[in-house]
Amino acid sequence: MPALTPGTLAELVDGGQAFRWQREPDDTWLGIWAEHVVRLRMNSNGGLEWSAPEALAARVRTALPLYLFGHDTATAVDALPWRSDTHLARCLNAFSGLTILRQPFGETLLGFLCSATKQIVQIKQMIALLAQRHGAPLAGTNSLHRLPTWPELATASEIELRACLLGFRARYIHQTAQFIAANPGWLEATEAAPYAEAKARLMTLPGVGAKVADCVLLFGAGKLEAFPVDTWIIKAMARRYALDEWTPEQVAHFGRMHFGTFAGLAQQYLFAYERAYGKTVSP
DNA sequence: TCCTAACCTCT
DNA sequence: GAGGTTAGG
Repeated sequence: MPALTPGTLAELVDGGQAFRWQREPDDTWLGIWAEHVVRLRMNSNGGLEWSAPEALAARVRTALPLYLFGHDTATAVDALPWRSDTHLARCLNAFSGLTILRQPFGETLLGFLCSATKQIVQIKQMIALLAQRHGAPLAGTNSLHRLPTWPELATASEIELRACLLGFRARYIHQTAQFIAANPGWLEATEAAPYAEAKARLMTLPGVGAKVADCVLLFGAGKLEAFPVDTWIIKAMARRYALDEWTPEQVAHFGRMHFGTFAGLAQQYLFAYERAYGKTVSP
């Protein structure tokens, strides 16, 4: 697996793409997706080492490379306009090796339905409670749980969901779970659909606007053309591309035009750079 | 089109 | 007191 710096590894698993990774006291990362549990560590050569509970190790061995490095990032990065865009080149250099995770679709939808007006730590707390209270325990672990599937979520009341600190998001998740339960195959067909159609389908769900839909498709369906526009990207594009006063919709259009087929990958680098270095820079 | 409320925890 | 948004007036 590719060499990463500890900082880029942290950005990859805990930079807002996924919400089920935690840094352990020994500086390893413990992560859960679907029924997989893994511990990641950087060795002294900058290589990535992993371990998993014995009962899960065989499946993790196959699933981990697809989850972390399922995209041909080198090809995608080379296709970005870094030769003519000095800010993009700076971001690519600062987070070399950063990529887009390939997460389970349903879990990604759940995570980003929790994300509205929340910071990463708070989203992780909601997701942890949903797993602990509504997800099945994972064999061979010390009381770790998988996330509930959408059919499982459909059996929870809105009151129970609200108890997981979801606030107004509880209603969105409850209604989405009811819809998915009533429409078998809808989620799978949405994941398989082309980008524009998949986005339109997702946006019919309560609590899913353009930004959430783009995050779900980028991080949970491998659609690298999706270009989510959140407050960080609004700030980054205003500062670095002089797009002050542009609406999110206009910024999204610019992003797709300027960065092209792999706009979502560019977005992740811009996002990481702005979070790391943009806080104290004058506008 | 624009503005506000929706919830609840942590800063 | 506002936080990586959405829906409805």
